[in-house]
Amino acid sequence: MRHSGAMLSQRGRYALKAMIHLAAAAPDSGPQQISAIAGQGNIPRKFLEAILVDLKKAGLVISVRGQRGGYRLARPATEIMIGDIMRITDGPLALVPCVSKLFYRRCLDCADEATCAIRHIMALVREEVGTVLDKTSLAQTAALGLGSDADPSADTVLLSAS
Amino acid sequence: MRHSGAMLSQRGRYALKAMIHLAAAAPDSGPQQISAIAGQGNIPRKFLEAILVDLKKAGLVISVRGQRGGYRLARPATEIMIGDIMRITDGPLALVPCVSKLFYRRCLDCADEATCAIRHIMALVREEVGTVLDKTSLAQTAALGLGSDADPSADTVLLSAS
DNA sequence: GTTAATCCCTACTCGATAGATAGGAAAACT
DNA sequence: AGTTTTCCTATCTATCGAGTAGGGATTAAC
Repeated sequence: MRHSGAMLSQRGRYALKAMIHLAAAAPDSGPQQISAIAGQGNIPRKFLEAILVDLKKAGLVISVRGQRGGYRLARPATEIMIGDIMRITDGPLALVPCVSKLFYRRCLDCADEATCAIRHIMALVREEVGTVLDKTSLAQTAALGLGSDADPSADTVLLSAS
Repeated sequence: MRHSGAMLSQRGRYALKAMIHLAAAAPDSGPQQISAIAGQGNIPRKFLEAILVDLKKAGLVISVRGQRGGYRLARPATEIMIGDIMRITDGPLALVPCVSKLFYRRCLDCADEATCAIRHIMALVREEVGTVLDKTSLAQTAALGLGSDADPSADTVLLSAS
């Protein structure tokens, strides 16, 4: 009965918002300032600062210091996957560490991984989550917020009502 | 950089272990006792007690009190889905409450759900997770732990290496 | 070179929750 | 009655997420 809800942390939500903001900015405009991002996204400024530092350390964004500084994407938005962002803020996509591809760790009390039923099914889940989050780019995601979801340029992902 | 890992709680892991244990028990054998389940699964006894009570309140298991009492499944293992179990212990499957089918709640700061890019992609994830967890039965899962994964009786789910 | 705007780093608070434990009450069988 | 089991209530502790605070470092502009 423990329905605390949301497994996407507030951190993660803010990070996605910020990245979408950066992706939506005109390509020739300069770096976007923290205050601007925070203001538009209803994000506590100081908190966002810390998140952006993490994204920078991970190589997803580039910072420009000094007057008129700010942040911009390190790569084109078509080459940044949503999974990349979420891993920074929320850790591995896998529900159990023993099926994580990038952060593998044994489960403490697991006698034999090969015969662990939990591991088997969680691997399936991990697989499916990965096919969405690691194959959907930031560009595709940002385009989703434009009202009409009829953007045929994205061939990988098909929308489905929920 | 927050990789605490596992989004499947310990509670959830214990619940799955216990349910698999119950599913694996001989159908004519009596109810399984907490101590037996706890012993075989390396689960703290008192903790497991609380979990089983939750599973009972949710109608997944039936308890028998008194001497030679214990627990048994409320329905055949083929009719209990893994998602049913995980929702009891870990809450909604969705990563954000606004795409949860059974526990829908608005996101606090969401201006317009129709144009929320985060919501769109999280709905896709929710969809994929659901197709695994709500279509894989406890019986199928328990059969996975038998070493050979060649069980053609389960037609819904195909195994894939990870 | 001074200024002003920005990024960056360290530390801290507060509240919630996961995990676990303890003791006993209620029920059912012998 | 007595034993064995589930069941209920309360409690504890450590960790973590979320957010705050303040100042130091860096650089563009003037």
